[in-house]
Amino acid sequence: MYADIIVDISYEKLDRIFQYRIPEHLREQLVVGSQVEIPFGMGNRVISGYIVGFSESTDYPEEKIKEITGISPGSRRIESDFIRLAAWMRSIYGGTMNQALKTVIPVKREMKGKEKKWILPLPQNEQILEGLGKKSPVKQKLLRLLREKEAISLEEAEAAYQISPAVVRQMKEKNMIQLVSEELYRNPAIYQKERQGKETILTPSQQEIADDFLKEYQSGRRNTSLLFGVTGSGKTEVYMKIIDGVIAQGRQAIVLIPEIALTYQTMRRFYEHFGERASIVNSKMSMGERSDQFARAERGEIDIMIGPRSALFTPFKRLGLIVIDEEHEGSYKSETVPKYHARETAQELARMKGAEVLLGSATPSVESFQKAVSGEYRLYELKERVKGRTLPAVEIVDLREELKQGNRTMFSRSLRGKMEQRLKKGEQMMLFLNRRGYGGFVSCRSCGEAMRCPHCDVGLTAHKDGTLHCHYCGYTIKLPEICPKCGSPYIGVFGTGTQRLEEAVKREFPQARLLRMDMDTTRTKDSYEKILSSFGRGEADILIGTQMIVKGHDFPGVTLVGIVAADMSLFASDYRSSERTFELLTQAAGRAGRGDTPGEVVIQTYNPEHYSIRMAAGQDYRGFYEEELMYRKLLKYPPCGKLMAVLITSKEENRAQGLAQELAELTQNLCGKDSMEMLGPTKAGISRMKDIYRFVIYYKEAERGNSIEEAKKRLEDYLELYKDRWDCMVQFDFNPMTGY
DNA sequence: AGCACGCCGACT
DNA sequence: GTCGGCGTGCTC
Repeated sequence: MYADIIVDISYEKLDRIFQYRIPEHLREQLVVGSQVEIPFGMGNRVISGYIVGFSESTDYPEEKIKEITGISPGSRRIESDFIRLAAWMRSIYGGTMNQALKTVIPVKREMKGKEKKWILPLPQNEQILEGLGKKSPVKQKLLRLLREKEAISLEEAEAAYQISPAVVRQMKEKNMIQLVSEELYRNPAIYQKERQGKETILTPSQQEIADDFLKEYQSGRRNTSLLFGVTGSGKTEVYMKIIDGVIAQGRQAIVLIPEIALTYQTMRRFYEHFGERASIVNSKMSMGERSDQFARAERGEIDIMIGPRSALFTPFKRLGLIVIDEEHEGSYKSETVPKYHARETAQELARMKGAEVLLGSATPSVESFQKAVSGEYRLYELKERVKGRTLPAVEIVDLREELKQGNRTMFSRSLRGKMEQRLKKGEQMMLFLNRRGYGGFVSCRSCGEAMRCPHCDVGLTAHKDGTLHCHYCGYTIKLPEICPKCGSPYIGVFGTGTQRLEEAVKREFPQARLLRMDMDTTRTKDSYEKILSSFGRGEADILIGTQMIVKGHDFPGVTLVGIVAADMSLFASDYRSSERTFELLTQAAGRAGRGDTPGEVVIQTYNPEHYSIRMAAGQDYRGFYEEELMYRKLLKYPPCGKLMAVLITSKEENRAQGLAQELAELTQNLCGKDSMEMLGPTKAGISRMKDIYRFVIYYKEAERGNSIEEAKKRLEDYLELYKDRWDCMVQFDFNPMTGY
């Protein structure tokens, strides 16, 4: 009997099975999925590996087979289902088996940042407040704040409310508040008992969907379902009701949410409903915390795991349901090898475990909606918003017309007028600008030379402290005083979109109080929450920002949303740009009028007739979908076709280019079959990153063909033999979310 | 990946 | 003669 082992080295040439003898004393303990120490190579250095199977015989000379040293200390064995899932991921998304295995087990990662302290109220908060009488205004202030906010971080108390840590410490000693660390705060245990089992009341249409779903679920038929519900229609309540039903059958659920939506609010809603039976993982957690949560799941102590895409690999014994909220989000696709998509991987995992997948979105991905319409997925629709909230009135402004009228500012006459009104009435507004397009680049005004990164094919970005940074490799220099090319002292910094917008607002509305939220202002860990909560308290009239401001957070005081330039993401080089534009605009428009006053939205654009913009203005998802599908069909993009990007990288430009050329020639004759097309090879959009040159080849074909798989296989076989000669890295990406 | 082997030049 | 440079090849 031999153990089949994948060695813990991510290198293509070692990406195969090595066999080892099993020592007598370990025969009982070793199972598929065990992590073991093994002697490897001529020096017999000890490395670790994973047992992926056992065999009776071997093709390798028996006397050369070595013996397993022992079980890796502190290791957690991988469930055999996850080994199969890893094998599936490797076959679909490429990479090595070791990388795939690493993805499905919690890997060690250092905890980001230092520990944060949270102030929480005690259950008897009200009595304590009364007991204080008229003295201690600061303590009273804190207790009142806690009444509303449930939790305040120590930093926030000091910065936003001027409550010194000394006061907080005193109050803790006098038992007026509780103080917990971040770890505990994120741990569901503190929500035990008192909050557990809070009933959620569903609207008739929510109830109907939940009942329907559970009826299907009980019948044992397994499928993927799509819950399509407009923003504010209460999809979370439906998830919770359905999860209740799944748990009642003795099974467990995983809820995936985009990392950015993993806020305190979301967690609280789940904890309030499920109490300590729910748990959370997130990317800020250390290896220890994460595997603690996974171990609890394995022991059956919890029934629901909530988290970003990595939560998919929670080792539940009887997984029954995987919910993917905001399923259209790009963050469900991994950026590192294996470049798996959480939706597809969830479906494969569900198939293996006999579980069901439930997708939810207000703007489903074209892929998912197409499957729902064609009957491959079950479609559930939530048409009305809760509490009868109305849709905002949307106006589209043609910026070309404004230009003709001689208006060269960032604000159309209509938007400016509406902003003035709001300022007069003391109402709040949000101005939204797409991030793409501008980037605080620096160039010489006399010769036009742009300051570029010497290691990457990108311009440098100016920072406030007078330095220039490269976004990709971190290269930093001081802003030169004279142009390095022509010696002219006139070097100009072009502000980022949001910076320039902020300046323009300051110029035109000097009395307005502004907050800006973008990459620059959210560099530190809490700044994100800080800006949003400050705006929520009405400390500013205008919030300026990028896509960050459109996700999540409701501000009842906002009655106007201005989309300053709607088309900036429209002409990106990838086929998803229309879809992304539509999603962003729909969500941004949805920010207006969430309170009692109906909202208004102004969309400024140079392409008022573009369907993404028209349909977003009318909040018409189906209209957008029909139009978009037509284009995808025409151009054979997913879901009407398959797309594969092959990225070839090397330190030597001519090596990368040469191999790319060779690979293209190798697969040239597959073109035409299944109407497969090949684009390239060409330089990638960013042709050099950290001194590595990048070339790309795209393949696309009609939906039913399998020429792409054949091309991939042919390329892989070829690379196996000749890659060393070229000294390049080659990555495959199926249906990429962004262009290369 | 990482280590041993091996075949060349410069050195005590 | 021998030490050490890195190119080549192998790992159960």
